[in-house]
Formats: sequence, structure tokens, C-alpha cells
Amino acid sequence: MAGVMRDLEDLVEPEALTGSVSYRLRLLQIAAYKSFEKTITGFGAAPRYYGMLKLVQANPGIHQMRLAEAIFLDRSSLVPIIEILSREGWLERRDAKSDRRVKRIFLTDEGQDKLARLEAEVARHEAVITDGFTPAELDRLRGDLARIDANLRGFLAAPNVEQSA
Amino acid sequence: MAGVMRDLEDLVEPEALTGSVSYRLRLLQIAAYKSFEKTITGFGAAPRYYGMLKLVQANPGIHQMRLAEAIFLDRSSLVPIIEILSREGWLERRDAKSDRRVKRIFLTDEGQDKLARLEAEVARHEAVITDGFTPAELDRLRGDLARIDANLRGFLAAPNVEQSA
DNA sequence: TATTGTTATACTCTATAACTATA
DNA sequence: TATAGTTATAGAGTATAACAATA
Repeated sequence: MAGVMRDLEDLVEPEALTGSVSYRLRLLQIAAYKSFEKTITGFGAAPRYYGMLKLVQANPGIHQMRLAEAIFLDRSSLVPIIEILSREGWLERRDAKSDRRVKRIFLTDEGQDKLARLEAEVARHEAVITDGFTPAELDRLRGDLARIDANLRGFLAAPNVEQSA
Repeated sequence: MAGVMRDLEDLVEPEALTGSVSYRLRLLQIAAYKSFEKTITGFGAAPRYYGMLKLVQANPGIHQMRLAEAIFLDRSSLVPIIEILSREGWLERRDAKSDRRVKRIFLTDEGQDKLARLEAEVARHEAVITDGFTPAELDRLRGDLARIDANLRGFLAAPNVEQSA
């Protein structure tokens, strides 16, 4: 068992990688996503769209276009996702009265119930990831991640990137 | 300018998301990758395989199979990547003498030179991400990320996941 | 029989462009 | 003219299965 892990033991991981925050983030995200999908089953396609479902819950009736922007997707890419989650009973589209072009997205009652149960699974997985951290350490870590987030948003929003120095 | 950012300002982001380490990791990785690709140009396909190139540099002659495992790819998925990076002059494959089935992967001399220049760009990007962090805070953050990494590795290596509680 | 690299193939996720209906 | 949602289509990136060469 764990053949990969054993094989990797004698792999030289250069400090340029292990010491790099962006590289760490990349590998961590891959590993976290893998364990997430491995742990949480029985919810159809929803787990990978958990964040989106929570956004809809917190912003009931959000315009489809705005939802796409919020999760950094093209509006066309969101269509099949909405389609699947509607078919699975999580979401529903309703026409906006003010502007007949837009669709407003809502959780169904069934979606609300299922999301509550999914959330418990997500919390269980979060506990695995943060095992051994004290509440104070977790607060600190969240703060650090938020700082990096702010750095990145500022950088990506900057008009020209050619010479940032 | 920055239309998306303005639109997102009045979006409600539930605490279940902003407070979740795994969700943060996911969004951060996406943003970091975007800014990475936006910043670092003129190196062909190499930037996205920077981590792999550094692994080859630190493990010259690594077997193709083992390299695939190290970056969590199927061996078949690595083939076209090696192909591209060879065509662009970064890598070369050599037959292993001991076992004529295996190919050993090396950086070319040109690859060594170009990687040194690429590394400087990567360092510049890393500085953007970690802007405002003191060296002590950075050490602390790297330690925290390493702890999460250890948690995930232990969890993914565990034989059965059905009931982790 | 098992393993390494390869190929053929398919699947998932995403974006671009064009279409429609509204505005 | 511009915008929201949709559709058609294509491009990455990945995995699975089958193959040849070798162990």
C-alpha cells in the first residue's frame, strides 16, 4: 500500500519548491481536492460546486451572469453546471420581472436541505485538513491566506503588469 | 476598469466560505496560477511545468515513470509534456543502460540556462504574492502549509476512508 | 507475468463565437 | 447598439485501455 509515498521518499525536493508559497498552494489544492472528492460521495455533482451553492444560498436570486463572474467562469461555462444542478434538484431558475433577459438563481427547498447535510461533510473534511491546529493558529492562518488573497487581487486588478518593480 | 471587482463588492460571501481553509486554498491557487501565467511570458510551455523542471534539475536522470508519480500524473499523461519540453530544448530523454525499458530525463545545457532565468521570474512573482510578510511571518506560513500538507498526505495514504471519525 | 514507455481514445472543463430575445 | 442566456464548437489537460519491448 501507499506505493507512491514510499517511492517519493528518496526524491529530492529542491528548496526552491518546498520554500515557495505558490508551489505549496498548488500542490495543497490538488491534494485537498483529491481528498475532498474521495471523502464526500453520494451528493451527485454538487460537492465540486459547493462554493457556488453556498454563494447562491447567501445571495438568493442572484443573476446568472453575476454568479458566473463571482466564481471566475465565462457565462457560457456556467450554463451546463446550472443545468446539472437543476436536474439534480438543487437549484431553480426563475425569470426576473424587471428585465426579461435575466434569470435569477435560487436554491430549491430540497437543495437547502441537502446543502445542510453536504455542509456537515465539508466541515468533517475541513477538520481533517486542519487537524492539530489550535483555534488561535487557525485564525492566524486564515489571516495569512487573506493577506495573500489581497495581494493577488491587487496585482490582478492592476492595469499594466509589464514592470511591477 | 476592474469591472468584475466592482460587481463583486456587493456580493455576500458566507463565512462558511471565507472561513474555510480548503475553499481559500482553492481560490488562492486559481488566482495565483492566473497571475503567474499573466506575469511570466516568453518561456514557451515551460512556466506551467516549472515545478517539474526543478524536480528534474534536482534529480537528474530521474526515470520517466517516477517523475510522473512525483507530480501526480499518469505515466501516459506525462508523455506529451516531455515531448513538448524536449522540442523546446529544455529536456532530453536518454536510455537507461541497466534496464532498457526505462528512459531517464535530464535538463539540457540550454534548459539549465533558461531555467535559471525562469527562476528569477518565478521569484519575482513569489515576492508579489508574499508582499508585506516579514521573513518570520513567511517562515510561520510555510510551516502552517507544511502541516496541512502532512495532514492531507496522511489522510490520502490511509487505507480506508469510510469512517474517519 | 509484470513493468516502461507509448499510442489511441474518450472524458471533463473551459473559452470563443454566433445566435435569440430582450433592452 | 449592448446585454443575458444559450448553443455549437474547439482546445487544454487528464485518465483508461491496449500495445510493443523488455524484465
